[in-house]
Amino acid sequence: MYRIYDRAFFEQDAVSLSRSLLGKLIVRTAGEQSLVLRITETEAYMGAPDLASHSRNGRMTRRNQIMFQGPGLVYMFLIYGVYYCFNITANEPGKHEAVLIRAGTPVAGLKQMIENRSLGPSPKSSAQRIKEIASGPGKLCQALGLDLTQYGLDLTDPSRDELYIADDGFAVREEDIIEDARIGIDYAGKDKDRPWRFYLKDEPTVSLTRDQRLRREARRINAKKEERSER
DNA sequence: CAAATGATTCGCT
DNA sequence: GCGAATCATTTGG
Repeated sequence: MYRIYDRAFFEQDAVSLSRSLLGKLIVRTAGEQSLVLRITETEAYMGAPDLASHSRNGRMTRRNQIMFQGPGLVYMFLIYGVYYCFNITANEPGKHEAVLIRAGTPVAGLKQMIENRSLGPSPKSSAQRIKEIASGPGKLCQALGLDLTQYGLDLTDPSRDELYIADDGFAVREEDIIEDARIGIDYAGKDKDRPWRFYLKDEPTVSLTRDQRLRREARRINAKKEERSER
């Protein structure tokens, strides 16, 4: 397993980087031990032209200013007043793109991650346990103990090792990458259905599979229909 | 300065 | 399935 120090790795556009990050490891060093997750789900936010991006129309605020500082940096933000999201800036500085890390599967430090998630003793199968750790962006940050403290961190900085990306040779085949719509961006108009979410096929830690998403969508439409027929 | 708003998760019905 | 939790950040007056 080797750490990725190469800035060029993060210099790709966010869609390419989202694909490249699948199967890579997030290494979180806190105190004595390292917590390690293999990335199973990502989302690309494509900067100015992308209405779903915090940097849509080139908008820069105090919250998102790190998106404008170049690739390989950590963009953390609080969502719904409750959870944190871990993003990595992508492409050249003028593009202000980023990749949201949505889910992962534990590789090392499981015990600490369970504690960080406040999951309590395991009543379920170990497969079930694995799914609870980081099957969603907020859960992932909780498991790794990430918050605004990591905002702006340079993942390629050799003098910092509290958070970085590593490669252990895990091979991801193109045909095992599923493309799907991004989650929770209904406000994004023309961009809300773009296939810029990527996840590993048959990976149980993925937050929402295509089938689950379509079923949910179908139910929503059905409910709306019933509501209409009542009037 | 007040009001609105999420790149979500969990627990209860 | 649905709604609440909960607050930093942004926006508008």
